[in-house]
Parts: sequence; C-alpha cells; structure tokens
Amino acid sequence: MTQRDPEQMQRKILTAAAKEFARHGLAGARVDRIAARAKASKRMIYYYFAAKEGLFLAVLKGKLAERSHAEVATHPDVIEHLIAAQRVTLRDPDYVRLLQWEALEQPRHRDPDGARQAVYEDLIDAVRQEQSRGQLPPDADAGHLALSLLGVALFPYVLPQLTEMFTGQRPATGEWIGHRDTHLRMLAAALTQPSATAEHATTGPA
Amino acid sequence: MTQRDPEQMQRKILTAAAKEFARHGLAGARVDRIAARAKASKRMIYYYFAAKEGLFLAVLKGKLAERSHAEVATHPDVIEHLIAAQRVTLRDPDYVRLLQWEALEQPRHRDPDGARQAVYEDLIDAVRQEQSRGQLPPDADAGHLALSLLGVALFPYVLPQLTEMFTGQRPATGEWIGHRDTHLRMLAAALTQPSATAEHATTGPA
DNA sequence: CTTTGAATGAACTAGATGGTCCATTGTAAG
DNA sequence: CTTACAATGGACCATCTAGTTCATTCAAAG
Repeated sequence: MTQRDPEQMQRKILTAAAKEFARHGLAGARVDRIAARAKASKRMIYYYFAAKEGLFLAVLKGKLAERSHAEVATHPDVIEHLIAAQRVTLRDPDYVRLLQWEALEQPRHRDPDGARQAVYEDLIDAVRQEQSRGQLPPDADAGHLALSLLGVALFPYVLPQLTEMFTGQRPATGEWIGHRDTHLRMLAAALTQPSATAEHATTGPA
Repeated sequence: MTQRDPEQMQRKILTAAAKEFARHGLAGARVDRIAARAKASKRMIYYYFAAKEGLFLAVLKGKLAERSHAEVATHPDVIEHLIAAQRVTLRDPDYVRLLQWEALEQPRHRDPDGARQAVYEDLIDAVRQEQSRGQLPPDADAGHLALSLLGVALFPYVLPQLTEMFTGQRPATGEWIGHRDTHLRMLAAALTQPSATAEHATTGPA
C-alpha cells in the first residue's frame, strides 16, 4: 500500500517537525509527537536526521530557503516594504517563531554558505536605493535602517503580549492588521515626507 | 552558621531561577540547576513555589515589578525615550529574554491586577504628549506608535542573529551600542523634523 | 527546658523521553 | 528467481527529571 518513497518521507518529517518546533522549540518539542504527526515511525527520524538537534537545524534551513524568495522581492517604496514584510509574516507565523527559538536556544547560529547573509544584503541594498531616491533619510546607516524597518514590521508578532497591551488586541486578527497597515503607511510617510500629513489613509483590507 | 531566613531563601531561589529561566526557558530549565545555583535544596523550591511553572510565573512577575520603575520614567523627547529604552534593556538582558520565553511558551499571558497594562499605558501617554507637542506625527495612533518605537529599540536584542546579519556585529558590544545610539537619534530626528538632516551626528561612545 | 510548627535536607520514585536494536520488507539489479 | 541493500516498524533501554516522602533541625513561645 504505502509504496516506499524516501523523499516524501523526509518531507513529511520535516513539515511535521517544523510545526512541532515552531510550537514548542527545541527543548520542548517531542520526537514522538513529530513522528505521530508525520505518520512515521520514530526510527525514521533518526534514520534521516541523526538527532533531534539535527532535525531542528534542517527545519530552520528549510524555512530559511523557503522564505528567501519572498524576502528578496524588492518593492518600490518603504511603505510597500513594510506592508510586504508584514504580509509575508502573516502568511506563515511559524517562521517568526522559529527565528525566536533560534535566538533563544541556539547559542551558535552559523550561516556557513552565507546564503542567509545574502538575503539580508539584498534588503539593505533596497534600502540604500530608496535612500538615494530620497525616500528614506540619506545619512542613516543602511544596515541599521533596514533593521529598524524590519523591527517595526515584525515586533508586534514577536512579542504579542506587549502588542496586546499597547493596542488592545492580539495581532493577526483581521481588524488589527488593518489598523497596523494604516499605521505603517503613516509612519513610512512621516519618514519620507517633511510634512507628516498622511493623505486619507485607507484602512486597507486584505 | 546558616541562620534560617525564609525571605532571603525565597529571594535566592528567585534570582537563581531568573537566570536559569532566562537562559533556558520554562521547558529547558532544570530545577536541579536552580537549586544548585541558589545553594538550596530542591525541596525548598517546591516548598515555596508549588511547581516549576509557579516559579516561572513568580520570576516573571518579579522582573516586571522590578522593571516598571525604569519603564515608567518619562523623558522629554522621543530620542531620549528610545535611548533610555535601550539602556534599560542593556542593563538587564535577561528581561527581554524572559519576555520572549513568555511569548513563546505561555499560551495565556494574563495580567490579573492590570499592573502591567498600567505601565504601558503610561508609555502611551508619554507618546501622546509628544504628539501634541509636535515631536511625533500627530495623527498616528498613539498605541501603535509607542509599539513601533519600542520595537525599534528592542528588536535588535530580540533577534540578534538578524542584527548581526544587518549590522555585521552582535548587539551589546560597546562599539555596536554607539552606532545604534547614533542611528536612533537620526531616526528620531527624521520623525520629528521636516528636513531629516541630522546635524553632524557624533558617534556617541558609551 | 520543653513544646510546637515552620523550615530544611537527602534519598527516592514514577513517568517521560531521546535514542537504539533487531528483525522485516520492499525494490532494484544481476 | 535470487541477491543485496536501502527503508521501515516496533519493542526496548538507559537516563534524566519534576515532584514527593520522611525524618530532622532550628527558633520562638510558654
């Protein structure tokens, strides 16, 4: 019945593991749960990935690769940059969580082939271009500026408790996203133009 | 020799636990390690705090209380707000990590007495004042704006991997902080003034 | 000096969990 | 058809760990 298909097996394990690790992190994840969700025997996990941590790293690498497409896409102006970063994040909330787990649990986060570095380098370049076009403060360090922009876009999802305290709602509800969009547009406008008078900001729905 | 002193015992446990939880989170923390670090028997932990999670929550509550002082302090303008947020964070890196663990591991983060809410409410008020003084875009939602500002200040410490990719250094090194300060000042200036020409930005050292 | 209960320590337990062993099966090549 | 090996399943194990048991000690009250 179940014809053997090693590649699909590995994929199933990886996606199951991604869910589990996103939810519980490396320490909190349970190998048995991953096996169950993947409908594989635990044996398989150790057959393809040597250890729990190996699987975790594989998941991370996979997600990163998967995301690099979305991330690289440059957008005409700051506003679209921010909004896009938010949209991408919302499409796969697990991504941010994995980044957080990595930050907390992985003392060493290496990027051997520099693939990751490259992705962000592209983002910095985009910022640089917008600076030269006068869309962003020209004398700001591009790296720091890109970091700040990404921070504004992602922070609410990174610490939802704070977000709730500040805005009265958890992020990722439809209504909240609309409000946030409006805010991001306004912020970008303030950064771009002298008079921070956002033209009637539409509460941009999905 | 060791006269019995219940209160100090509890404090010792709490500070030991804070360190351990900040490092490893709730799931990753080891009760034995906490006991060892506190130079207490494990029994004591369960005597004063019913369970591991109880201890975790106690730690969280303690840190929050400890921080509310620093947080409440309002500052004359945006710049100082941001810089201050950064300084406070640097003085106790465990704080941000605990917030992150909370975000990841605690599906339910309640604030029964609303003490926490109050702290952030103050921050929002401060932002509102600066808006009315023309220091910040007046038509932006104060809550979202406060969230964004805090995001810019904290984000680098929340995801240091990204920070390293964007700026070439991990945060919290002396040099990095100086650069970040400069950047924050520039950003605040851009948000405040029409022409985003930061006067010769000094690379403000520690 | 005794009594009493809070405070403490050391050894122990039950269960969970990462990882492994060994036997088996599908499959592709000869 | 046989051989050989990759792929798989399921039971098994050693260890780790949160939490407990029980006896003991200190200190304050009488």
